[in-house]
Amino acid sequence: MARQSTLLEFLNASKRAKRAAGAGGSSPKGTRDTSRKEGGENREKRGEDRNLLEMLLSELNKKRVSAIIEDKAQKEGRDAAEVEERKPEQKRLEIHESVAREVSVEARVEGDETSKSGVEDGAAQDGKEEAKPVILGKHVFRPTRVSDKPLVKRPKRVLNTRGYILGVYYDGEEGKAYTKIVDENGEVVVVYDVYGHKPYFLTDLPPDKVRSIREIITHPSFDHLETVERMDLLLWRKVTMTKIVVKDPNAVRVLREKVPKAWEANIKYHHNYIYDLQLIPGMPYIVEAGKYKLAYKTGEEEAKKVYEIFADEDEETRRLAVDWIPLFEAPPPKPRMLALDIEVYTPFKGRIPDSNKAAYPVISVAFASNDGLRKVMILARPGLRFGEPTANYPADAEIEIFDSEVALILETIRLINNYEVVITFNGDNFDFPYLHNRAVKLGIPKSILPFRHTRDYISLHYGFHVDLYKLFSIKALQSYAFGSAYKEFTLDAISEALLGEHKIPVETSISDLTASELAAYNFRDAMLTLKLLTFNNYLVWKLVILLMRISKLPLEDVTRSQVSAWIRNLFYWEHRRRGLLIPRKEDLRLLKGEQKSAAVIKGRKYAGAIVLDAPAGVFFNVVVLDFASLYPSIIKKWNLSYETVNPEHCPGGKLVEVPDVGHRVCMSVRGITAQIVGLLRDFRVRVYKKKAKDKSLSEEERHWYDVVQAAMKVYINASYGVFGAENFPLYAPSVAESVTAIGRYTIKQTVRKAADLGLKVLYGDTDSLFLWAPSEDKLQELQRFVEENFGLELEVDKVYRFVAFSGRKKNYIGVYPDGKVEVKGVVAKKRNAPMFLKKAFGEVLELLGQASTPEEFLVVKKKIRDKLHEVYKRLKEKDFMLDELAIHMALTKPVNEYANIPPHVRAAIQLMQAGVHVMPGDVIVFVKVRSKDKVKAIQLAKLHEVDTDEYIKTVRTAFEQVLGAIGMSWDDIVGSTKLEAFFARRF
DNA sequence: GCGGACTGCTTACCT
DNA sequence: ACAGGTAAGCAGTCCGCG
Repeated sequence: MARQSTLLEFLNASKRAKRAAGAGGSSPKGTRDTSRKEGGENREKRGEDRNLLEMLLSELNKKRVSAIIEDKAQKEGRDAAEVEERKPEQKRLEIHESVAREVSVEARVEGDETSKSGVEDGAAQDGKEEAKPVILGKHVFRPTRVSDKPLVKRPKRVLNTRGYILGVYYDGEEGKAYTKIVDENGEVVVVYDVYGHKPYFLTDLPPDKVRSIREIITHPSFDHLETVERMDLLLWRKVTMTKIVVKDPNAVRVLREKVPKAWEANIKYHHNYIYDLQLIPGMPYIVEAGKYKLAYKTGEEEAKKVYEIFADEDEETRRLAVDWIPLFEAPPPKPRMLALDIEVYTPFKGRIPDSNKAAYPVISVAFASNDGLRKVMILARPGLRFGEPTANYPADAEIEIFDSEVALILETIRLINNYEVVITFNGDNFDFPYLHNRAVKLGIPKSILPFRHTRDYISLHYGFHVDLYKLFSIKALQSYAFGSAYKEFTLDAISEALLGEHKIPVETSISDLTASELAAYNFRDAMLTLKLLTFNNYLVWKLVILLMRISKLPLEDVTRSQVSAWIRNLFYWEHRRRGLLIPRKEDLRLLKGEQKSAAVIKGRKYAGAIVLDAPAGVFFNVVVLDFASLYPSIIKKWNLSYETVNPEHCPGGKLVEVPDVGHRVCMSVRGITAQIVGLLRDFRVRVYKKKAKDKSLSEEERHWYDVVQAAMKVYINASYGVFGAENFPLYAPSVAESVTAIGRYTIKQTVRKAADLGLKVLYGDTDSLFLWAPSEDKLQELQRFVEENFGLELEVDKVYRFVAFSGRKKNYIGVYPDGKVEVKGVVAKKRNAPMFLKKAFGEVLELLGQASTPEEFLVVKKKIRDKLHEVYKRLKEKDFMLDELAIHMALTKPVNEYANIPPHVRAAIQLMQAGVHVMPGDVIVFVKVRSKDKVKAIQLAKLHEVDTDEYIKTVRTAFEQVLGAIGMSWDDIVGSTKLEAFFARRF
């Protein structure tokens, strides 16, 4: 069969054809808009860049040919065999009827040189090279020119607008803070500060003392001094502070060292701006003459309702509750969003190209947007073939072939500039730096690039950049918002868990794919990236907006920082609102650092929760009770806050002592963290969990309220932990250990009461109690006891038909009345367990679910015995595939940083020696073999090397966790095998 | 020199 | 860089025994 022609060969042929027809390039117009005003940039430099760019574009327009491929065959219902037969170079070109005018060009197909007719001339008459698509086999090519749309786009600077504040930044050149807003037309605009706000920090030195510090007042950035009053919660009194105002945020870092004590000197300037203006990122605003007004008003009815719901709270808390309503009620913005993903050529298999060097071409860029753009742009290069479109081929996407990498990147820039929100997966560390560095390398002037590099991430001049890798890596989101559905932070794992979709598997290197495979692969990634932010009616986007509103952090910050940064910002903002001095970390450490409990685990700072001993055996009719959000409720009920625990001064003098650890808590004034955590908790329980289920609301509204309660949950669940985290600026060990101590006290007292009532407590962990066949009235009495004595809710969390306990803590199997099985902590369920084990375990669980009475257990036990028998036999006979035996384990750090060399690291070393690149986060897949290393990376192993005995040991430990519970033992099973074998031999 | 007891490191889980 | 508690596998060491 004839050799398939490559893309480049085809493109060159087209060019020759075009030249023959005299359709030359015209002068570019695409640069007209590049001179948009931008604060304070060097004009001359820009002029040079513009000339450079014009030359570049003019050159490109002369040379450039691009094309579109479409899945024409599919549309026309041709079968695969015919497609196979229609090799491009043997086939004729046709006009694509849906786009082009009805012009037959059959004549000019064979032999490109001769093939010219009126089509191109028609285009020339328009003064434009309009797209003239031609079909080539399955693909349609469309020669086009570099478009006229502006390459450089900067947000318009305005003083009056309406829209959502999504960003707050500092412009170093102009020395001003500015907000970035998606306005009501869906365009990004910026509003520069008109308040004359300047960076500052505080000191307790009086102004005259500060004036005597020459280094401060002679500093070029020094502006002036002010005297301000703040409430110091640590001392519980008003303090007079000197505000040292400067012209440049960097000066704060220098000058804070020149005073003995500095306050509020470790706050990023753009955050400080948010606090002082009391801005709420994510909310709609009206801006008039540069001044901000919230564009959402709570209805009187709604305000009244909430005020009544919080009737048991003090007046201040009730007002705060009403103030918070808009955060949860204002509708979210719906900007246009573009997801993009790039693919880069690399001659090295299995290695990610270095984005700093950007040494190899960008070979493909895929786009998917929420306004319907579906596009892949592919670079034609020597040897690149179309191949046949596979099952994954993106039939609905426009596929454009470029013969110039510069043109491809310019088009990418244009598209990035056309959207308000640009979504990537790992764009901060790969796609954007690669595009940037590659563009520079190819001579594209820096000034036209859309990327704005900040210290921590890559932003955009025009729109906002959301890097989903960063977003989904936020631990609190992973566990509290997505229920730990995904365990690895890869596009594939996250998509699988949340969308039920996968990346397209690639056997070889990306660089070896045909154009249609590359298009499919690349496009799928872009599509998954878009979907992750927009699936389920924009669930994740709505969540992000709510997280912004609660934390008061801008979009690009909130999607890139962990929960402690959100909570910190929320507290700082509330401090500023109330005129409170934000405490210094060292003062907190000094006053709140006292720890009275010892951790069970070495290396931890204080004692945590209690886990009751678990029995071994099967128990029917088990009711699981749990304390509704125990720790946040404790924080609220016990008024725990950094200023109320072991206070210097307790106005009102009402102190209570924390059991076990003996810290004293001031109850006569409201603790700030107790109030905020309590309010979020109560809002969630009393208002939004209910609204999320309210059938009188529309589905759209319920969806929104469900996201509202989920966002609150993230904050609530993380609220205790941050006070025990050393890096949290409000770190207060005495607060953290008070929470857990009260938790231990509460559960202990409840267990005691249960025993008094004659209830049988089987097990309990932190905030849960497993009761064996409790009577309804005693159960209610226990709940009443908890409510009356601790002010906490003890809820029925779940009811099991039976629970099989293995005798180990955090390890049991519960079976619901409907036969659904829930497995906790059992090794066979863990991520690293080999597949054959998981499968066998799943089958055993299914059998277990069949038992609904103790009698039925006898039957089930027999079945389980047979099943395990079979597994044992198959292992002995090595009747498994290698990958069924594979153990998966993640590297948490670079291989050379391990003190011990555990098996998975040994396997990783083997891979490195074989030339495979391994990084932290990589999951190493290995099998146990009979060799010196005892393990082998699966890529290097053979089935016959497998160490059967080791696997039998694994199976034994795994199943003993179940067998023990149901009165069986592994030895019985293996024993009977031996017995059987014994008899088999004899008779 | 061998093997069991022990400690520490590591991962994955539970709440 | 939100917390502590539990299980399990394995590396390495100590110590008693012969």
